[in-house]
Amino acid sequence: MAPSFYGQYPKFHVAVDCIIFGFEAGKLKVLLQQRPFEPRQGEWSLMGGFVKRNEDVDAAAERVLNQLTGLHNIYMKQVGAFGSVNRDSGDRVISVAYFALVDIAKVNHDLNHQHSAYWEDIDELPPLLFDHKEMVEKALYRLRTMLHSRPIGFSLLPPLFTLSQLQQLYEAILGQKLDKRNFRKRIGDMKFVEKTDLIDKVNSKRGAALYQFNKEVYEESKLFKL
Amino acid sequence: MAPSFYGQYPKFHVAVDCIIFGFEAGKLKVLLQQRPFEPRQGEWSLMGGFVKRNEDVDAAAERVLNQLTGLHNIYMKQVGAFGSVNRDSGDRVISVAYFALVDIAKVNHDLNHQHSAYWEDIDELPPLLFDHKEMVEKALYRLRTMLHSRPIGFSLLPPLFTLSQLQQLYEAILGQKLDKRNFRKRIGDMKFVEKTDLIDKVNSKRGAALYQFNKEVYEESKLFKL
DNA sequence: TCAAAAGTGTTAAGTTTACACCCATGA
DNA sequence: TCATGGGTGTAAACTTAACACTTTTGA
Repeated sequence: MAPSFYGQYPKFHVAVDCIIFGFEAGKLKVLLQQRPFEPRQGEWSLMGGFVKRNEDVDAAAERVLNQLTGLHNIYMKQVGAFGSVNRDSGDRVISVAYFALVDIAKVNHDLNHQHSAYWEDIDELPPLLFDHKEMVEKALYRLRTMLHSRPIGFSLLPPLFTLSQLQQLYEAILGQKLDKRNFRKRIGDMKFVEKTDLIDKVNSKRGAALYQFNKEVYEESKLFKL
Repeated sequence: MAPSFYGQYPKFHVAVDCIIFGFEAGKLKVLLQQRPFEPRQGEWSLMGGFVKRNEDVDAAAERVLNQLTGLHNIYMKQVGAFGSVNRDSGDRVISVAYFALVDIAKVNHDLNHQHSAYWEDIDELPPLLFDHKEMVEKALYRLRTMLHSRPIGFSLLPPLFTLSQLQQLYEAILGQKLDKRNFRKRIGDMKFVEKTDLIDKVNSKRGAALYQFNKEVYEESKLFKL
């Protein structure tokens, strides 16, 4: 049997869908777009796109993320494949979902607007197209789980942040309040969260120390636990 | 734009590959087959198959598992999609990997032999086709992680088992020795691991109490932690 | 002067780990 | 009778959780 043996089997459209998380004003947000084409044009959906012929599926996800945000080299993880026969009412499409963590301040707002994309609060999502709600839920679950064992939250923050911002971020992702002193104690144990001598005076009168995430120090220590 | 708008985009072969775990003689095993067709016929690989036109991807995985083992209603979870352009040397194929946990005693050995499939020790796997090693590693990682929060190990055991067997199973999956008294203390806290009045005399002279997993009790308590 | 966010330690409760001997039986 | 696997409890180390007040400063 030659390679063409595969030829007897059916082929499918394969798409990627991106769950793009951001953090703003103490809230975890997802970037949603109004679907630009039929069927179900105008409904809220994740940003997606079809995989190209000579493109890795991972690369397709990066391309779609870039098209909508202008960003490169973003933290992305696959959530999984969604392959029910009737999940897309247009035609059979198997979709692979990815989630991305971005610093909202760095995204290109013009691109967002060109794609009718807006940041929506994770707690107040509108009804979503097809199985996109399920994708978001699975992505959020993965994000929460990983947050306990990997320092991924920093991808959602600007390079410099206060401990209060960091705590708010954790609270927003985990959906629960955390004790301030216990939180700071644990962050204090993480050598890769470095205090700078800069002070943020925007969010408080007194001023708060600005911290930064040091990836190199993390790679060495690999010590993490929240 | 009509549904046929999708038509301009390329289509791909989509396959499923199954990482079928079993437990025998104190070892965690994976069911591997010698690939039955070209290219690379005869190489060790996971059991896989192409998704059919009107078949959910999950259903394809169940079908493939059933073809090889004769089993239905088996614990299966998706591991993820593998979509590199050149992952399959035959043609472009996007594959979705699933892992399954089976009771080796229940699998149909004739079917295994018909497919040239054999149980291989997880610690002594031969070189595998394409990216199948990566699939197995990811599946094992998921299995290990889930083992800490869900009572999935029981799917690998017969309905009645001794605590020593259960401990060996956990040790085999986690790849580390566990303390016997601490292990039994923790299992003792799980109301859904029920002691029966049956005694196993096969594995020891003295005889060991046989236990069973009670799914209903678990569903109520949802209490688990190893 | 006061409202608002920053910053800081201690103690009790709970969890995890380490550890060693006797028991019952079949060969 | 002895080799084999079955079965059992306690104490120390560590981790987590609960908790409240003082500081700084801009409005």
